[in-house]
Amino acid sequence: MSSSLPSSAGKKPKQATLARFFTSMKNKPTEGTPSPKKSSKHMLEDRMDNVSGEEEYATKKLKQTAVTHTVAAPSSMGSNFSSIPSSAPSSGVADSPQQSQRLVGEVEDALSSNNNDHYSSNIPYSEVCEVFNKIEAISSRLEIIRICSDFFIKIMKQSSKNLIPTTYLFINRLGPDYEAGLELGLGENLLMKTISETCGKSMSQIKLKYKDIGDLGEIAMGARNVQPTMFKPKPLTVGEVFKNLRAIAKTQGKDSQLKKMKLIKRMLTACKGIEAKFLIRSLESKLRIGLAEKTVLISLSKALLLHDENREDSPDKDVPMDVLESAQQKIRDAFCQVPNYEIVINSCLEHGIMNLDKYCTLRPGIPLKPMLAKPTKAINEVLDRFQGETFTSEYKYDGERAQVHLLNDGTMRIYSRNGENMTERYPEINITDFIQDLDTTKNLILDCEAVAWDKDQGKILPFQVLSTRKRKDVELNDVKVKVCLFAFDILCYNDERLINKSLKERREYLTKVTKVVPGEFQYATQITTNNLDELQKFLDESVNHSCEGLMVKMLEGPDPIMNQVKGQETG
DNA sequence: GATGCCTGCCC
DNA sequence: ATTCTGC
DNA sequence: GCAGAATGGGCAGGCATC
Repeated sequence: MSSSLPSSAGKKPKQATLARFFTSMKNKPTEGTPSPKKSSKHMLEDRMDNVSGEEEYATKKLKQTAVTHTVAAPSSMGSNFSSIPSSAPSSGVADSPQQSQRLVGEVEDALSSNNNDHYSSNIPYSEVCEVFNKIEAISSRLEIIRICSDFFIKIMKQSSKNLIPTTYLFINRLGPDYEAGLELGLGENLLMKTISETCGKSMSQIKLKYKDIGDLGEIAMGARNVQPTMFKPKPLTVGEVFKNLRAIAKTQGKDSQLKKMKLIKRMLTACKGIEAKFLIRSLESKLRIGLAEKTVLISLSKALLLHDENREDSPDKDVPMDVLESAQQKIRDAFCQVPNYEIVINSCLEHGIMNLDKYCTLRPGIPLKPMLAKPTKAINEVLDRFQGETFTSEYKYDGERAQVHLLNDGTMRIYSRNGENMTERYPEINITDFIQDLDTTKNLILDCEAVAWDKDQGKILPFQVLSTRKRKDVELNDVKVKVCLFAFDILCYNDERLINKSLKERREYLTKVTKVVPGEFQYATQITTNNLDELQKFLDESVNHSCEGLMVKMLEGPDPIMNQVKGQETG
């Protein structure tokens, strides 16, 4: 697999992540979610910009098909996250399609009734910060996992209620990705202003330091230590910090920035030492300690498993490796299908981690984690990867991922790649227009790409055009850029879970239960071949049709692999 | 009401 | 999305 | 080579300000 072309391209796969929110059916006021953001200015930037610019240019010049190949693990599918190659014991748990969802329902009710009580925790915030501080200095992921799970076990011993707010602090989020209204709405500027006022330093001093050090958390910590405090407020607790963060997120409207600053100042004043550092970093949504969702999830599974064991009888019973691995797999699978820590954790606590697959399963109304592809350099690499397997290729459309849900009550929701509820962005879409038989179709989940569509010319428009669409309070009249959905998968139909079926079967379902409406709802163009020339031709064709390349997927088999072959830009 | 900084979220 | 890093 | 974490470019929209 020589990939040849792009001279400079060194790409490595990585992957990203997660997902974010979904909106709960009941609407709640509020807004988005927190997330990582852009960052600051650092020295690295210049260099990188240049490099990438060069690469792009080179690629264009070469005009060839550069291929990137990617393998993706389907996230929603059973093995989504990292499936360890062979060694996995995979005791496949049979998943019964219908499981008792009662539990989940209960949890959801509890959630929406919400408030606070179940977010309370008396764990000192300083203990969490101590753990963060330790983790920041460690690069070994196994070691990080050990530290996290030890800490989780420790706080569970006091009360298992501590686990949820603590987990959210660890992943630096305020709630499920799909819950709207949880963005902090804070940036480095507002934080600098707050720090400057709290610590009695001038804005320009702070800015200078920031340029120098590049970490507001560090600055806040340093500044506070210098500042003589008249008296110490009482120490912060995890519950308090978490509730305050949510309060900040829910503050909006006129003078909201002042109100947010007030809330921050109060906490900052109560901070001691490293607490200030991590509080500020949390507010920036840049924890930067080399710990993120995947690692927390693994740590949680270990902690919950050990906690379980301890309850039973002997405290320090050793858990066999294969048990641990299968627990991790269960929790990952559950989380892919129901990306909500409260639901997953509470299910574990109530029924045990090994029974998760009976209680935490996908359902219309909750966005599952999407299957992601990994980029590949060359078609050859894809062929190698799939050698011996039957695979199929589809156009990779240049749009926005759209997970379309039809619920029992007839309502529709559209979720983004990160689980954000985008329904109101597409008022012109009515999924029922594309369903073959409305009498027999009660609910379903489709996986599609929403692409900007030129109705007059009947062709695809670039992503950039799609991104100019209005995003909030969109009325039918506001829609100037039309959208066509290109469906490529179905994950659930009438409560039947399809994610463990083969793609071949899922495609059969898809074409059976939906119908094409040209310019509004179409299927992704596909081909099934392992002939290199045909593939190359298909790739060229996709680029000529304004697509970005190909998605290559395994057609059968339980452990789907997906690759993406990148085409080259059309002028 | 217009302008501009800032943030969040898509790729 | 791409780039970087540790294992 | 892989999985996980961190970071980039471009857009609409919120809030502060004039």
